[in-house]
Amino acid sequence: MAVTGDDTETAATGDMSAYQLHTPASSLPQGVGMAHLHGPQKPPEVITQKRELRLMKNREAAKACRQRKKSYMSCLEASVARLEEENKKLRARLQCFQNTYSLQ
DNA sequence: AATGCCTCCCGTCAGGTCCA
DNA sequence: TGGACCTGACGGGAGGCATT
Repeated sequence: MAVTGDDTETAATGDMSAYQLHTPASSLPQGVGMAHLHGPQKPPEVITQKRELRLMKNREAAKACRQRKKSYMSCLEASVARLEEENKKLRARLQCFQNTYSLQ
């Protein structure tokens, strides 16, 4: 399992926070932005807090999801390698049998 | 050094699934 | 049925490498 654990903070995190994390409510954030159209009015700071919490959770979920996928792919690749090796051995063995019995 | 291409990683969005 | 969670898709930044 050669999973590189380099999930440290990178430059991207800082960039994105400046770019989209503080998007004004007028830019229609998913779900939360529309919610106040139907329900009781909530102060903007509550909406922003909710949005930021949701983004943070989703950020972590995405990280975990990618890590799981990476591990899964590694396992899959290991299986492929093992099966290819096994196949090679079986073919060699078959060839050996064929040689043995065709000579008689 | 400048440029283009590729790969990796990230954050976000949208849509699906699950569960109380 | 609404909220929480999961994940594919998308766009963008960063680093490495070859070419000019």
